[in-house]
This record gives sequence, structure tokens and C-alpha cells, in this order.
Amino acid sequence: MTPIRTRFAPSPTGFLHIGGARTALFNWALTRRLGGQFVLRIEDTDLERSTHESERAVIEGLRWLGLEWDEGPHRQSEHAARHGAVVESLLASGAAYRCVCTKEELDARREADIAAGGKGLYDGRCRERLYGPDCGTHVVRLRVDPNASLRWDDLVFGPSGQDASEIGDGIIRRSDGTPLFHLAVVVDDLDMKISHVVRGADHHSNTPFQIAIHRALGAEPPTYAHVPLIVAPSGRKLSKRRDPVSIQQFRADGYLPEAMINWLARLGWSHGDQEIFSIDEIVEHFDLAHVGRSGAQADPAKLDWLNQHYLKQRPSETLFEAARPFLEAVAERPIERDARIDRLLDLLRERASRLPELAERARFALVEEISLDPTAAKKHLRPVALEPLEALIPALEGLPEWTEAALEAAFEDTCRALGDLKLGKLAQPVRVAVTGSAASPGIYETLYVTGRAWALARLRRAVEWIRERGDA
RNA sequence: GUCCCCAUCGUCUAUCGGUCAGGACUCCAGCCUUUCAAGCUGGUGAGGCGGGUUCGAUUCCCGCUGGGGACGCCA
Repeated sequence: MTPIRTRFAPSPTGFLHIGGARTALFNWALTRRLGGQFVLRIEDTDLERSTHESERAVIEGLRWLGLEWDEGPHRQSEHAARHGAVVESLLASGAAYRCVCTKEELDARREADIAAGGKGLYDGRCRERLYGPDCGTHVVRLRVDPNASLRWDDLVFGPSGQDASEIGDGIIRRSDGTPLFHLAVVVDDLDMKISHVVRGADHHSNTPFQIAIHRALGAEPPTYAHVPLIVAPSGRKLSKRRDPVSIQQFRADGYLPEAMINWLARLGWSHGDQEIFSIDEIVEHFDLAHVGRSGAQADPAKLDWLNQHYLKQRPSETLFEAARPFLEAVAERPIERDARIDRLLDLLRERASRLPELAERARFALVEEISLDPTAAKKHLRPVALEPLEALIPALEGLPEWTEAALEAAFEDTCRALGDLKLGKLAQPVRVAVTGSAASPGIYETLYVTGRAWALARLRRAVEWIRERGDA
């Protein structure tokens, strides 16, 4: 079996969005499993809207996700001469013809046709006129045999396509001489020997025309697989404005690439009941036959769950690397990895689903000045907590070493000394005093990662705070 | 308007004629517990409608409805 060749062909007119990322993932996974080459091709035919910035964003996004390509990035614009030559040859062979109808005329005739019950396709007015190169402003249309059957067996949708009479003679070259997307795609796929075209289902209806171009070129179309679109939580089409779609935005929001990959993989594809997939497992099992045919809504809650799952999975070292920028944003200073930070991350990784949330929960151990949550303070920093706190402080001051085990022993001793005080009666006031919040990791762990100096200072401050407030 | 496609819990999905229609996320409850989580256990919750085919349809066929996509000198 000859190795397959696939491609991901984004247009650099925005950022890499989740639909594109998933298409890239499917192409990549298919290629890796079957063995072959995965080509990256930037479809910048539309010079007006293409920018280097978004091209870079697409590339960075793919790299971040770990979807490495074997060839490219090619730029479609670099093949302009080749596209032009192909159009000329099509013209020479009579497979294409020049059309001098203006946009206005076309619009008017289309409307009239629809009003008369027609399909609104190009009426073929210039089809037999055989205009030469000197006919003035013109476009080039493909002469599509109306009796042709433009069908293919889609690897996802099965038998697909329609009769040529439904599509009409499409344009393949603009009046300014530049090629259209359909022509460029076909020529590039041919030149790059792409064997499998895996792309969004929004191209499903475009495929017949592209097959017609292939045939005009005397070439066999590649194998096609169209993957259903990802739709917004609203159920509608993804909107770049309203919906969170940009990969870099997800990255900035603290999602891990492996979580994104897993989430995207399961949007439309399944492997029995399995939900958790490492990237290697996706490569091992990915199969177009198990890609569904209906659109899928991107569910942020599922992503959060997956993200926490991978947060819990990560080795300390890479967890720190991923969390670092977020921790530094909270601390407003550089953070180096050490045993205390590792412990902090271990405690927080099961309490947060995203990195910004994790960093925020780490605040008490990262910055010296904390603020008390009013509700928590009012509930737990009351006069009744005074005695326990004042008993605990010297016990902590006298600890030979600041370890979780030592802290636990100190708490137990203190409770015992206070007549078997319930641990909660001591732990909650301490928690609020030290973290400012009523919610934090276990109290010994919390104190350990806070450090002795900060912890004691906050405990003393809490005592003063209670005294000043009295019984209020 | 024309053409194409899709249709299982709120969401992502399993099922390739016979299942109490399974799993996951979410939500709810209980357990655990120094708080919050995590974890464990349990629960709510689905085959759009109408016809066929069949001994038997979620599954196959047709229609309807609903949704999406494409009809561009965008990609």
C-alpha cells in the first residue's frame, strides 16, 4: 500500500480556530496511523484578506497542539504561475472558456431565473462564443458537461455528489487574472500528490465542482472525507465574535494542549466508550469510519473536566512549566520551581480546572499581602477563635521544623490542650487567617506551603483583627 | 428559492434488526471530611413526527418537521 498524503490547508484570514484545529488533528492522526506525509499548505489565494500575522498564529497554534507537519508550509500564492498555466491549458483544450458577463448582468439574470422558477445557475451565455484573449475584461469558466455525474464515495458521508446540471459552469479565474480557490486547490492537491482530502463539511457541496476540474485536467480526484462542522453552544454556526474559538485564546485561558486535543478528538469521533485519549492513543485508534455525520456542539464544561484530568496527570516539572506564567501573573514576580512550589501545585491541581484558577488559588502562598474575604472572616474570625489561635501561635513558633507532620502534631497538641477542641474549630479560623478564604487545601499543607514567616504574621494579625472588632 | 447533508439523555457519543438503549460531561443526592476540592456510590435524563418493510425497529425505506451547509470574480 502506498503511503497516504494528506494536507491541512487553512486560509490565513483569522486565527486558528477549533474547527480548523480539529480538521488538522484528524488529518494528522490519520496520516500518523497509516504512515504517510502530512502537508501544511497556507491558502492565501485571497491576498486581500490574508495576513502574515494570522499565518503565524495558525502555525503557532498547530505547534502548540503538537500537530507537526512533514512538509511545508507551502503557500498557495507561490504557485500562481502554475495555476495560470493550468488555466491556459484548459482554455487551449476547450475545457474552459472566457466569459465577459459582468457581475451586474449576472446578478440580474440570476434573479430573473430564480423568479421564473429556475435554479439561478450561470446561463451559459458565453459558453459557445469562444472569446479570445483580447475580448477585454473577462473571467474564465470551466465548461462543465451538464450530463456528467459528479459523485464520489466520501469516507465519512458515504455516497455523495450530484449531477453536473445542478452546479453550472463555475469560474476558475478572476477578471484580474488570479485563480480561484477551487482551481488552486485542485491543482495544488494534484501537484502535491495529495491522496486523501480530509476537510470541513462546508466543502461537501463544493466537491462536485472540484471533481469536475480534476476531470477536465484528466486526473483522478483524491479520496475525500468531510468532517461535520463544530457548532456553537447556542446550536448555531460558530461565530468568531461571540464564541470562544481561537486556539490561542484557549491557551491564554489556561487550557493544556493535551486537553484540547482530547476534547477536539471526541468532538465527532469516537472509539467505543473511551473518553480519555492520549495523543498516542488517538493515533493508534483514529479511524474515519467512526467519525459521525452530524454537527457537534463544543461543550466547554467537558473541556474543563478534561483539563483538570490532565492537570492531575502532568509530571510536576511540566505542570510547573505550564503554570508558571499564570503563577507569575498573580505573584507579579518571577517564580522558580522548588519543593514548596511543587507541593503547592500538587495540592491545587485537583482543585482547579484551569491554570488561571489554579494560580488564583495559589495566591496566599505567592504574595505576602492577602486580603480577607469579608464573609469568611465574619464567620470564622470571631472572639471564640481567639483562645485557640493564641494557643496555636506559640506552638507553631516553637516547631523545630516547618513540616506537614510537625504541623499536624502541633494542631493535635493544641486541640488536646484546649480540652479536646474539635479540629474544625481551630482549623477554620487558621485557614481564614492564613489564606483569607474559607476554602483551601488541608490546613497542614496550607501552612506548609505558606511558609512559617508569613503564616505566623497572618495569625498574629488575625488575633489583632478579632480584638479590634470585638464581638461585632 | 435551488441543491446537498444531518437527526439517540441539556451536551459529546455507543449501538452496525432482538440491549432493562450503554458510557462520559453537566446537574442533584449520599458517603468521605478540618474547609474547598478530589474520590467513591446512587439518581434525574434520549431514539422529533407519521407511514411502511419485518416475527421484531433507534437501527432499513419513504414523507414531514426541525437543524446545518452550499449556491461569490471568499476560502
